[in-house]
Amino acid sequence: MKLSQYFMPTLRENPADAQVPSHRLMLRAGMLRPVASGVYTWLPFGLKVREIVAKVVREEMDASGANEIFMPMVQPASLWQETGRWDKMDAELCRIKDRHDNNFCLGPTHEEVVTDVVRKSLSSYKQLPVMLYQIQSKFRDEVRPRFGVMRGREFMMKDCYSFDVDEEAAMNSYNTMKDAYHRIFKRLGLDYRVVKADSGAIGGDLSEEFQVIAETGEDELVFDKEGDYAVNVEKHDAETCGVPAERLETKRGIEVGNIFYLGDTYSKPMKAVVKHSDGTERPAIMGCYGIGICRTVAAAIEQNHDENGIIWPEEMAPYQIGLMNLRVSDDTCTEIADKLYDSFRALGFDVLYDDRDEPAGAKFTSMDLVGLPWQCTIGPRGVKEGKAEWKNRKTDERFELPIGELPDALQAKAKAAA
RNA sequence: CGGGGAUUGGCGCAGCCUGGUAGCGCGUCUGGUUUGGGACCAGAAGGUCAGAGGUUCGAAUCCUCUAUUCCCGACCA
Repeated sequence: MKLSQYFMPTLRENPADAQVPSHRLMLRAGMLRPVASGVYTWLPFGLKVREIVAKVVREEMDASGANEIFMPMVQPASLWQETGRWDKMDAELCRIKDRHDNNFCLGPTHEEVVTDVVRKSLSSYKQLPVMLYQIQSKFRDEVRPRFGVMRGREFMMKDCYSFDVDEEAAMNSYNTMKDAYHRIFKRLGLDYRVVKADSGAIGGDLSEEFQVIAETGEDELVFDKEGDYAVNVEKHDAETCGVPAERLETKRGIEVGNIFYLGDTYSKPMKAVVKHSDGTERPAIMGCYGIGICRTVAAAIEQNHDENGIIWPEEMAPYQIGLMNLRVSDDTCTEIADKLYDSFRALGFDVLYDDRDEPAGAKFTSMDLVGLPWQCTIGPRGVKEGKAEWKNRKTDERFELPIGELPDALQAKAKAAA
């Protein structure tokens, strides 16, 4: 992508309203613009990152045997009355009326809708298991939206629901999802922990959270440095955890994913039942599994940034290479940079090409801000010697290579792709 | 929902206490000089000071209400 043709309005100064790093940097890097409290427009650069997260999530969901569907954001009150949540939930559930004065809500989650879909096509235990997921907008009228997209009111979420014949099968689905979640967050290159959690308003009795470690996290976690023990600090009990105090560590985390074993909390009241081999009719046993797509993007920035800007983990980087032509008015520089742009792309890389007629300093500063893993600089100084200058954003390692040659790390990638 | 801030050109801010022609930096536009970490010179455009009401000869400034927004807490995925 040529920067001269890209709508990526970067900000030189910090917006006054943005306090946490991810919010600040997403605004400054031209990823995001506020529309209302907790409601945002995603600009091309931000959207591209979000799509990468969604793609990884989608691939791992599909690989786990889940099927993608797409449910409506607008949902009839009648379904929510079946489970009692229409009355139980407070103002967080945004209720609306249509022209006929019928009650609807904006979906804060989709248990009711998905259970309704499944029950209508379900009759025999032989049809199970069923696992359905979607990637879609949710609306929760938060008491206090904050930290940009970390706690927005409208946000993109992957939500998956499993229906099984009995508890044992449901636990299988649960564990399948848990494995998928591990693969997702590993692929995204994030430092995270899995912690036991309360299942809250969703119901059910087993639940774990995937928490990305970051100083600005809303949750405080206690975990064993050497073992698996990890809980939210509210649930931590030093007496019963069985881990010596010196091995325990406390860090803050951002909840990016959660998995719930639901049992028949929804299937029973909504009569999502199947006939078993013994002739009895019993509710399907459910689980639900969420990943906050927007929040994952923000969490990645919280975890990976410095005073100059974002530092994207390899896998999440919207472009692997940021190419800079320092002297657009110099025909040789421009010719070389144009050629490199084409050849990098031909090798399978996504390239952000700063071809604007701007001072060199502006280019360096904004390239650091947007945080692409590799920067390749073409300027009169290097061109004289046939060299391009490379910089690794994360390590700040800088070196020169003959024009057209790739750093080892990228060369390996190009080969792997070919 | 309780508490505390904020609201003045696109962005960041000053002016308010002590009422008297709305300012600065950045950005934008024009022209020129430049060109390796947001360069320099000259010129220009752009604001009914969040809204409504009140006090006053006169309100960005004082008073009241409203809206929006941010932060802390409670709550929450």
